[in-house]
Amino acid sequence: MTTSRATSTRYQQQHQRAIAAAASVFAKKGFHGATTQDIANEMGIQQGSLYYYFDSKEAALEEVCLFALRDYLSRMEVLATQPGSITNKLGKAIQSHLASYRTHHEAMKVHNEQRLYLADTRREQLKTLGSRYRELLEQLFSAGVKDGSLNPELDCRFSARSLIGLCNYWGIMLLRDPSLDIDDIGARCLELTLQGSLPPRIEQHL
Amino acid sequence: MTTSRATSTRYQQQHQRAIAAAASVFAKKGFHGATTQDIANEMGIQQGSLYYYFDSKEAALEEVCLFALRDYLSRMEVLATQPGSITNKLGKAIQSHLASYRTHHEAMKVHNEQRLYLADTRREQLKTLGSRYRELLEQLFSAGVKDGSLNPELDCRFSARSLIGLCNYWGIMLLRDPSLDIDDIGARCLELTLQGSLPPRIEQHL
DNA sequence: TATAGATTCTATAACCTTATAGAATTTGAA
DNA sequence: TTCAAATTCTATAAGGTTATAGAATCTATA
Repeated sequence: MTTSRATSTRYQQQHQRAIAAAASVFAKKGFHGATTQDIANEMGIQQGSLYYYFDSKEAALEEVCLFALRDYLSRMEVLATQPGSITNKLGKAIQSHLASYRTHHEAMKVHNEQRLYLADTRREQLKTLGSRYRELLEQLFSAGVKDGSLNPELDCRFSARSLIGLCNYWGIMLLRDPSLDIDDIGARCLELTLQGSLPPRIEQHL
Repeated sequence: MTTSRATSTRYQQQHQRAIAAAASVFAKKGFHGATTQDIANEMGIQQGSLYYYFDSKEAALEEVCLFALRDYLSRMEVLATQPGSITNKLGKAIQSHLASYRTHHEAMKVHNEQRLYLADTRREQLKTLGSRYRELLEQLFSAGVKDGSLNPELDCRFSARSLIGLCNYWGIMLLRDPSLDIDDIGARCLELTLQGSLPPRIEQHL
């Protein structure tokens, strides 16, 4: 049995390390501000050796973004099919979104802030995954409107996007300030999304 | 009467053009992705001539950010002292925040996305202005809690930051997609901030 | 109009970056 | 152990970038 580059465990492990190193460096310095030397240093290899794992610096950025987005989307795909009330699912979606920032990687931040530096041809897959995520979240809101648990006047497209914007904002804050409590932030995001800021409703829907 | 570099109209005009050109280029390519050549091209001067207006590329970034933030903050300072209900003021604050994105410049985007590439010493003034803005917005929420028009349980610090995150998200969208209607987005942001997504309250506070 | 000062240009020093080629080394199966 | 493939290294081509110096040009006033 042969171990080709494609199936080698060593290759795959190092490839993952390369992605993580790139994510870390891109998150700190930005795509253009980071050098392949920085990434290699982070991995503990020589600059030239990096090209055994990436075709180019831009390919590295694409892989980092894809890595983040695949994980982020797969959590949502699972969530969407699970039973439960809409408000409950929205809470889980928020927690999951924030967890993506805390657990794995700086890759989420890189995806958010650097993906537009990719050439259009390289962004196609990212666009597909991103659209899919927004669609699933929008469907969650739509379902809530349909079953009466959310405001019938709601613009679900706007709501879904706003929630994404809100979670990305707090996700970045979580990265910058490790003292923030992820569950606390998640709970507040949910409350804001559902309740807004006005005094509580007479009949509580929570 | 002498016209020194400091008082020359020509200098001030070109200086403003330089800031605008830098804002445009930084917004498109990012700080590290943009070159001083790009900025000079945008202005229609030679690359070397740019240094008559900026001490360094980094100084240009600082000026762009300051330009954006000063305008953004001054609108808020005016708003805060004006009379009116809290919900009304919040609406105006949102409109003003979004208008900052539409009217002047890509400078807001640059401030949001690129300011962290500045050395700490260069960011001090920006930090001060940013803190002041957050403080004013937070005070708006606090006043609403105090006068009973907002939920007494509200975490005003969280609310103010969330609203900033929301407006920045939609501000970027406004830049990217000129077909979006700024007043419409503003109204929806206000409704989301006040009402959330649950069905309307029995007693309307709007 | 002559001229001092303001503005812009040209040319370049000094450096940094990406990506590649080919050599050296390591690894694992026979 | 041997050797072919996989992995890593070294060295470098080719090009790009910031910032500066000093010359050239423009402008407004005396």
